Amino acid sequence: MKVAKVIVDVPTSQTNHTFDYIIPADYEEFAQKGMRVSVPFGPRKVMGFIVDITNDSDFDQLKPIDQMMDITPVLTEELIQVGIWLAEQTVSFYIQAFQAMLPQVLKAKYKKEIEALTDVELSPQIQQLLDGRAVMDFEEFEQRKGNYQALLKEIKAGHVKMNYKVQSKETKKRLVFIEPNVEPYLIEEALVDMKSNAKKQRAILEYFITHPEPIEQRLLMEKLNTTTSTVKSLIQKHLLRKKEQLVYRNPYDDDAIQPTSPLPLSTQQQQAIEPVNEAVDRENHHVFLLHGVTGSGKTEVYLQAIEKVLMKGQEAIVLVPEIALTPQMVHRFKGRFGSDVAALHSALSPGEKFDEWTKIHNNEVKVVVGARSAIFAPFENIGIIIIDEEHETSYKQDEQPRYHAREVAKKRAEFHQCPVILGSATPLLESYARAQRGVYQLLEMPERMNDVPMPPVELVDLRDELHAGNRTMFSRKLLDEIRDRIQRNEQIVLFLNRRGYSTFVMCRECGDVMKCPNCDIALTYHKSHHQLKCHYCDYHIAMVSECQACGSDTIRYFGTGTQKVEESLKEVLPEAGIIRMDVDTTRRKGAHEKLLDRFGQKKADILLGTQMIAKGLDFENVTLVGVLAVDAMLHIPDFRSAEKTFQLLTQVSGRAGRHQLPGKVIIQTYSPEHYSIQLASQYDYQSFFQQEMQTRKAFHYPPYYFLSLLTVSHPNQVKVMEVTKMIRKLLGKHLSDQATILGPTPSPIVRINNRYRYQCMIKYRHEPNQRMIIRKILQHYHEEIQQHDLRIQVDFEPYQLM
DNA sequence: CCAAATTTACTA
DNA sequence: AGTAAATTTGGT
Repeated sequence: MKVAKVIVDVPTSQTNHTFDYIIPADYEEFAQKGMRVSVPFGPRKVMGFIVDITNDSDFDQLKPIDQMMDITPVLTEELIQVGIWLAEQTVSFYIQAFQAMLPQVLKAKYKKEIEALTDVELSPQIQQLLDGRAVMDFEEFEQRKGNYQALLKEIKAGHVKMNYKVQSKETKKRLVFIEPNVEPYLIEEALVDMKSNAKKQRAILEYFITHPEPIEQRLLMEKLNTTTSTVKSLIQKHLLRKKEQLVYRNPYDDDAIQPTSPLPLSTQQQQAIEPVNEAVDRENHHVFLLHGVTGSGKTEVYLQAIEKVLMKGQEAIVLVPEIALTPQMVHRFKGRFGSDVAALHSALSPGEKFDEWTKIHNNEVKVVVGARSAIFAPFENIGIIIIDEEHETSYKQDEQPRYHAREVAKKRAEFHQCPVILGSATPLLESYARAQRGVYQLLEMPERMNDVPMPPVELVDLRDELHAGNRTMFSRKLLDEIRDRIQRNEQIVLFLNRRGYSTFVMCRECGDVMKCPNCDIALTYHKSHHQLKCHYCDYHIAMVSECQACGSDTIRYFGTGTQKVEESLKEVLPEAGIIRMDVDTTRRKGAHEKLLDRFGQKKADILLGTQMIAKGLDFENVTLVGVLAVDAMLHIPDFRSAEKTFQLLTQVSGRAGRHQLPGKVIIQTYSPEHYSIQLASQYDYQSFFQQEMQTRKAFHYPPYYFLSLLTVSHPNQVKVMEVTKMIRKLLGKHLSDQATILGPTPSPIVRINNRYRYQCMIKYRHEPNQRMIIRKILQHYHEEIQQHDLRIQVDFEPYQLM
């Protein structure tokens, strides 16, 4: 007898273990680890993953697997192990880890239906409700206000039964082709017999006489300007027939991509790639930190390292931050490796994601370029893993399982015995520190390609502007330079750092700030809909004209939004053409690219935007980059704020003067003396690293200490404080003396969606038992979590301290 | 004393 | 999570 060990799709701590099921004799041959199954679980059926197959079980009342949901495993044995490891590392449930590794559409969909077993003895009200049908969706039954008690009685009496169904959501895209169903001469005969008023039908038949090969129905209709019904009637006459073909949804126009060939490497690129190639050859799972300034040609190094891996018959994973994963980026890889590339990112529809995943699953591609979750690409012979812009926060998932793609990459690289490259112009402090200690191997590329120097950075002290009576958000210097570029027909990128800023609404009479009733945060004014919105829940109201507290009409907006900047820019520079890029103007699909295209075609002088324009922009005509105010980011209560500011400024500066024309960067700030701004303006990563390390050491922050963040939330503030206090006590009792526990402190946003939030932070260097202790604490509160709406969130090495 | 509401136990 | 069984509640 074969027994499958199954992780079921029920995310609770009581079911976070395998359940044994008999593999029915018919399935015994082909049931494998990593397949999805539907299994009976209590009175219903649920989806599950087979994680192991054994010959017997300690349990003696086994039920058989209901159904296999896959014909080939969706998880490799390696990925099953990675999933188990991931769940343990992040204190998540196994099922959550497995779900996170697969495309959305492979999640189960559950359906209940009622089936009448007899049509006589049913109670009148049920009979009437079923309307003579033998089966009905339970959802429909509820919609029709069916009596559940009466239904239960019928089920007990055995007249009706409830069917539980597990379905997979995946779909395949099919194209419908039309082709002749008979010999050509028969079509000609039919044409003769065809009534003369059937013009459209005639046209179609005539078409097939000259073009007997199959044609896509959509195309045929387009060509002959007809509709499906005409085609249908010809099919009914058996003259034509339908043929369906499975195709991949293709979000990229592959034909439009220009193939490229390897470029000659510069000396520094050569020096960087050599140790990587050696690691590929020797199958070493070394981690390389490629520290290369913007424009040093990191991508070419990646491309050629991958080429080597492909020649060995192995596969490559390339991770790119979500915002940098533009079509241009994908084109670069497709240009070099053609149809060997799959791309996975959030702009794809669920169906498109599934198709890209299927290509990997079917071994039809060798390279995957994608955002965070692409680290789980089901390759079986990985030769290299590359993480570009490794310092980016988007590599950390901010929901369960809270994993960091870098850690998964290292885990997989160890299994596959292959190198990992972490690439960045501004490596995360943790990474650079590891490189210095020799944990990672450091590869430096300090020079830009073609000797283009980094553009000079000028700091403008906004306090001086204020003293000089300039109350606008543009310094005189910046305006001069902008005018100069417009006159020379060159382009400008203006960057507004939104983080930390918001456009809140305040009454000037009584100082009342409009707040969200559910969350402890000010409402943000959105001009496009003339609404006040909460960024943490979906609360929104129409903009008010009077103060809610005192009734005065002296309501004013504070803060700086891109819309407001655009307006005042238009006032000072009426002649300038401006393209604004923010959440509002880029919401529609493809809008992002369209705006950038327009800017690239010089249809505007100024590109004004938020975070999203800091990455990957490369326009040869941009010679001036302005940062309007960087201070908000500096003052975010986060120990990484200096580092984030440094990264951002370096990133933004790299957008100017990338080609022939020399560039310039102007940074407006109220604190020009701050070291992260000073050192960023000098492009001095080394000094920044040294200085920031001292701060981190002094305040016991990473990389000197590890952090873990526990956030407790509940509708009742007293309850939250009590629980958090208790958790702190428990942690203090069980963790070692070296660990520091901070808290309970209210989270930066104390209330979200009517839930109060308090947190505890653990700073430690070595706590091997930490996860076990936290698991025990979670177990201790298990009951309250399940029944009393208590939530305890655990985040190891958090990126967001919110 | 019964039925409804709430809590608890369990899924192989 | 979702269900059935067990226990408490609360109204007569």
